[in-house]
Amino acid sequence: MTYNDFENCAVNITIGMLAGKWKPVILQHLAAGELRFIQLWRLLPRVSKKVLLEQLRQLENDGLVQRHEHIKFPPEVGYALTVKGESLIPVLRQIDQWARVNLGDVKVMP
Amino acid sequence: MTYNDFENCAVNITIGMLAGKWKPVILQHLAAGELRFIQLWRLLPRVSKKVLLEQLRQLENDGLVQRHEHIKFPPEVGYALTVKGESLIPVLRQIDQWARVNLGDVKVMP
DNA sequence: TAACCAGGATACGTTCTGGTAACCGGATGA
DNA sequence: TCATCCGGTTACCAGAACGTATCCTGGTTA
Repeated sequence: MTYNDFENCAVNITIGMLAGKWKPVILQHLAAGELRFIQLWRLLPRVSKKVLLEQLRQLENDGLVQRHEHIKFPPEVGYALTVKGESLIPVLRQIDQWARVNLGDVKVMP
Repeated sequence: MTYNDFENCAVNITIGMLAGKWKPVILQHLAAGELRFIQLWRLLPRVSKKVLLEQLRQLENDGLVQRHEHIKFPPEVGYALTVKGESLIPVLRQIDQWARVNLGDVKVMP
């Protein structure tokens, strides 16, 4: 087992999938169920549409989130966790538990 | 519970502590015991001293790693996990487990 | 007619991250 | 005398990440 290569380090790859500034927050919101783009955007008032979109696209490319486009007007697009994305939630929850114990006064998962 | 703020999201903070390109690899190596700087550097042949040092300093600032300086010549400095750092290893291991199941053909923790 | 809606695209600028290369101190061995 | 050792610093640079502002579509509403 050599993980002297960061590219082949499974932990590194996974962390990389979560390392976007808003990704953990997005995943935790979607854990409660599908949300439309505009809903997510309103929940995260300090992120621009462009950045939110970038984060969602990356999560989509990594197979954690899926996009549902409903042909309507005005447009309506839902984002939801994939099975893979849902399987990551317990991991996030463990990270949250760790933080609860080891970090100071920080807000945590519900 | 509002984690609409990425700064207050425990998961985000923790991911941020792990998000350096070489940090998971470093932590996993140190999980086996203290290593001297040069040993670590030789294990990670593709990283420069400068970058390795940056990663170690950040891990140190986050309280995951501690530096032991032995006054000698040539210099001798050891890096080891702190208690907090060790407590993170099971979390990394769970991330690794997740990756083993959900990612393709990727090298994993020992 | 004009403003507005949701979801996005685009241009542009700044900051952060990682990378290279050269250098240092001062004991030791050839 | 000179290179070598280890841990570290410095200057400099490229690219990624993140941010702001503006624009678009094409139905609906005022």
